[in-house]
Amino acid sequence: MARPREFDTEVALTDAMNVFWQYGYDAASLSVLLKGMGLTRGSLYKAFVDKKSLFLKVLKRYEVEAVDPAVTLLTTGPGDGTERINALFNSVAAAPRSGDQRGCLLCSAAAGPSATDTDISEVVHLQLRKMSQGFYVALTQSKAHAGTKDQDRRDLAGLLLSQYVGLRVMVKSNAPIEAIQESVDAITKLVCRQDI
Amino acid sequence: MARPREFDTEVALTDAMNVFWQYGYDAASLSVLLKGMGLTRGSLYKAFVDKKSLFLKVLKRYEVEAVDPAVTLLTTGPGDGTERINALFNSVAAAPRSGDQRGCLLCSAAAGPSATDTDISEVVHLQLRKMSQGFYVALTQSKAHAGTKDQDRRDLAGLLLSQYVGLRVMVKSNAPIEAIQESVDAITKLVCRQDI
DNA sequence: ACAATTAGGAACCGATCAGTACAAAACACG
DNA sequence: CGTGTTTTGTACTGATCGGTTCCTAATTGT
Repeated sequence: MARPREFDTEVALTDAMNVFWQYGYDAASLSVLLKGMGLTRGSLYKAFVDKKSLFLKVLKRYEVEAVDPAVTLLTTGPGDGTERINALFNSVAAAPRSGDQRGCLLCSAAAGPSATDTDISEVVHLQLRKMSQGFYVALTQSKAHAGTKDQDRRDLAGLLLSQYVGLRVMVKSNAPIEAIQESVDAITKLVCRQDI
Repeated sequence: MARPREFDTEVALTDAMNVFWQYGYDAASLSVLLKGMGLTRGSLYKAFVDKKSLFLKVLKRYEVEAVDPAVTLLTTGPGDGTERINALFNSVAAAPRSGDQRGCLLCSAAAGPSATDTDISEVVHLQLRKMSQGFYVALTQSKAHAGTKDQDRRDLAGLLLSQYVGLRVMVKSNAPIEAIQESVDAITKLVCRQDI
């Protein structure tokens, strides 16, 4: 029994995600957010409270749109666990080749000034942990690692996570593609081995 | 033939480095820099031109005080190349245990908004490359890896670099110590193997 | 002692930041 | 048709940003 909203909050949230993804939390100013989301200050504050709340909602959105698919690929994707891990890292190396240098919203949030905010870093680490467990499951479902000690698989999953973070940070920082590819090649060799 | 400077620019530069190290480039505002360096606006701008120039000088300072020692440890440190690599990664894991969550100035600069500045990212990647070559030399001087193909050692050095970046980003983002330690443990196991 | 030169310090600059206040506009319901 | 309720758009807020101006203080060479 009042004036209806003129925009779709889900669409606006996706737009906001893309802005934050490109700029990072701090560098994404209100004005660039408003332009990217196609709405005005009044509407944004009415619908999303404030910038930080918006970002937290965006992080949830990112989880659904980026983290969960990656974890799904790792845990129930096609082929052996090893192949899935390779597929994920190859996609990381492929992104900058096709002009996508945004890196990972999570990883940037983890590295930037926003990391000092406990609310934000809490969500970030929750999602990073999700990734780590995805790696762990993939390793467990890999012929090459199924027989290894459980702790070894856990440690290796941790390595893969920090490797993932490091790579995406380097992508965002415009590192030379060869440097990225070297790491991915090494990961491929590493993850195909039976015994670590 | 004029009034002499009342402060030591080298000391001031070190102070500035510590401020940038803690806050990152963007979050280190002029006022916090001035307080941390113990001087006033006039002095800072007279001696260091502007914020970005100061940061570039700080990056050079960081290279001397942090990067070069790490590379020296890797290339001419005690023990086998393998042990040196382990020593470096153990020191990364040790930092947050003793309350140092600053991470790596380079890695933060690479991940943050300052990465979009080409002058800054150029210097950053130069130093990261230095680190990578340090890893490569250490691998070459390692009994376990001396016999491997040169390209394999290069790739592994790339992996160690992105691993290093990822770990230090995670440290700065206040990741649980166990997650850090897992990765370091995995690196230890990995780097002690002969054949990758 | 004095002129030349530079450092120091504070006031000030326009720009931009996130966030707010409020009036006009648009709809739902009676 | 109103009337009540919510959205929308804009003007505005105070704070802070990096940077500049300019005057004074301090030191040197002569």
